[in-house]
Amino acid sequence: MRAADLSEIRKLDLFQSMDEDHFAALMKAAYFQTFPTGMQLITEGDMADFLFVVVEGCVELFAATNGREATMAMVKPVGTFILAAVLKDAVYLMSARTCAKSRVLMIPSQNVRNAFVKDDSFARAIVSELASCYRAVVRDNKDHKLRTAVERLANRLIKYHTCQGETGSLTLPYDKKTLASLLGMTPENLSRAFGTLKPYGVEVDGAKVTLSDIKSLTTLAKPNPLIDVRKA
Amino acid sequence: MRAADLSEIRKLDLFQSMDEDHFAALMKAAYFQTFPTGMQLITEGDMADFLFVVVEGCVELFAATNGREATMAMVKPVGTFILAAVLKDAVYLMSARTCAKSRVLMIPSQNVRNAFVKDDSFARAIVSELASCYRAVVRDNKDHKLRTAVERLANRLIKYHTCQGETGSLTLPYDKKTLASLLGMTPENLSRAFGTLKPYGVEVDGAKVTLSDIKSLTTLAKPNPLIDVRKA
DNA sequence: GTTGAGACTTGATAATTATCAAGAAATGAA
DNA sequence: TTCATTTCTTGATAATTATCAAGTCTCAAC
Repeated sequence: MRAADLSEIRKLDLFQSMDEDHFAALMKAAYFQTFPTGMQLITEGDMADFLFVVVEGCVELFAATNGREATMAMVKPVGTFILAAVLKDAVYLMSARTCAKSRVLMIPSQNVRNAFVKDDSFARAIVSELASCYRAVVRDNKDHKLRTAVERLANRLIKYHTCQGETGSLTLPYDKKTLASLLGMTPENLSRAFGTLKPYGVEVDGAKVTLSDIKSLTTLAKPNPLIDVRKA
Repeated sequence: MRAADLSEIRKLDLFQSMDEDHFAALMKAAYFQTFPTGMQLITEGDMADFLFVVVEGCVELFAATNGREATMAMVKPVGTFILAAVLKDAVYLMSARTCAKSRVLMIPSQNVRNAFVKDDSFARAIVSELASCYRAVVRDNKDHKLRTAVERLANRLIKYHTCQGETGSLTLPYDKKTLASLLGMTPENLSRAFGTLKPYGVEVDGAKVTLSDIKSLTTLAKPNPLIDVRKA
């Protein structure tokens, strides 16, 4: 494992305050791997063997039942996923696949649980991380229960625009198919939603989106800090 | 505070392994109150002043934006709510109101955080509780993203039927308006969904529902352990 | 009982979203 | 480059869900 990666991981809130020895032990037990695009890393229903940390690339969490499939979340560097399943020693509720060439750290879940027992500081960091994850999912739930598809898209565009520096334009971080699923709609419906937003100054060209009338878009979207934001 | 209530609360996973002194201190700082039906206990956006424990009755967690409102979850005895907001010292993401005369324990959030720092065992119990809450919300998300309204209702009926002893009939635990919102639909749509399920042996009479053809209902519902179950 | 409020249902209609089908544009491999 | 695959878009249509408007029913207060 590269020293640079190690220090990157160490900087994660989850590991930052951990005892040096415990951290070293955890990393020693871990595997570092690079996966190509489209590789399925875990399957929902399987026992949680590893905690994952995305160091480079991008991972899509998704779920399926009865022939349908939905994207649940995207994990970008440096982020963890499947923490709750690991802690509960339970099965994964979501599957994961890479949506870009990705370098991923895999920590055996038993080691995570051991460290959790031994290291109080780690245990507390986990609480903070879990609470954040919980709140993120609640926000997501609110987004879906309280908004139409067009509103969800409008708010998402505003969010990307804000995160990317409010320059009047933004780049969609995923292909439209994935974005559609993430927003809980079909690709066809996403296309049409972009069409609906045209009168609000939304111009789409591939992954590039320009917002020429943010005021009217905001009036339509009605962003809500209890759904959309969080620091960044 | 009644001794019976205290021991009931103590039995909660969250408090069970806690140090006796810490538990006593926490309870001493807490308020025990009885609220009538329909009382709003917290409002989303407010700072998380208290952790709540429902000892008797029933509490509805809901969220609203832009004139719309949705039920997010129901909390029954003995259950806690708003734990994540308390731990993060952040604003509530959901509002709460009683949907029955309810006795509720209110623990000042600062005391919860203090106990969390002082008591390792409590900190670990919180992780377990949070992880469970997280997984519950993920299940809920999957339910909504992967199923139609009729399927959600069918699975919910099967769940209630199972929880209530598989006698061929069940009692809806909430009024239909609330159930509709919990399932993410309008009351009118719930009525029609019940109508749609009639050919599958679902007969409704007020809050009483009889399932005369569970096999065919199950075929329609396609329950999935990664969405529906959890122990009870 | 009578009355009134709220819960629930039903019908008619509209809005939203999904599905199916086809074509255009972009992408990548040979 | 060329071909093939995939992504994206658009149109037509269908399914799902919501809204509006009565009307029925229940239940509790008077």
